[in-house]
Amino acid sequence: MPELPDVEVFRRRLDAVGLPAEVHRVRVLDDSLLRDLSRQRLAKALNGQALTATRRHGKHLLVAVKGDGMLVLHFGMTGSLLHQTADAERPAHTRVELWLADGSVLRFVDQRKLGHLALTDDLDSYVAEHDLGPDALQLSRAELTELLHARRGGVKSALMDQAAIAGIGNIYSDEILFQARVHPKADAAGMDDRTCGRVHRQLRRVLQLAVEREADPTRLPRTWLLPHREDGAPCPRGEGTVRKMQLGGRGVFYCPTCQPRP
DNA sequence: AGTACCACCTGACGGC
DNA sequence: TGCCGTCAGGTGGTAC
Repeated sequence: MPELPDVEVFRRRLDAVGLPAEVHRVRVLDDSLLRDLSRQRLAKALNGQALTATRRHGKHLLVAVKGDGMLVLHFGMTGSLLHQTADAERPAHTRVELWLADGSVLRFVDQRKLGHLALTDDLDSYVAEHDLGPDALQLSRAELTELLHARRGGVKSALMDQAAIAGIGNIYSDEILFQARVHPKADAAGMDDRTCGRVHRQLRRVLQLAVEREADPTRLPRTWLLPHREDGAPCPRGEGTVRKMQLGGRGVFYCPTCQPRP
């Protein structure tokens, strides 16, 4: 699930709790998301402390903790963040809970346990340590063009490379390229300025609209590729047929008619 | 530098 | 019904 739009939805959900919000107690139901962070360190960092502000960089959500430091949430493939009342039933696969002073609870749910939690001092050092590129929505057209021209290899790989651009994954890279009518394997460096401009425009449009619709696939336009990710499905533009190919072991969907090989 | 492949996890689905 | 392979919106390590 979680690419930039999903994580932005989680961020807004956390903001809507009403910050600052005091953490009454941390409850870890499954250690595996903590990785090298101990329960004790997490509890010490959060118990009795207030969450004061949220930031998002790419697919990472960072929450400032009063005093110092930030809590980092990464959602892997199946992670999500919920804010629930005390009497709400705990969803399956809930891994960590932050019980707040007002009696409500933030729940980190992650079926496949590929997400993780971490602590860091500040956003900039976290971004540097983890070699993350600029956030996808912060990139200007000129910056994106320069970045694409500096790469060897295909444009989809470039869009998905978190060290180049942070926030775009398999689903939304397919959508951006479908909307921009660019073949996923088009040579990034060989794309002319007009084409790069189209990718930039669609990158912003796709991600922003997805955020507006709360990254809910059922609320996204039927004309998008996203609801038609099936080999042989009719292209939602009406002409071609959606095809599936492999790239680095992942399924890539595109329309050969709309997105011809250059 | 880019790409392929495996590993980390769990669950859903289709075929037999 | 049960078993098995495959696949899933991510990422890190490794090898070419």
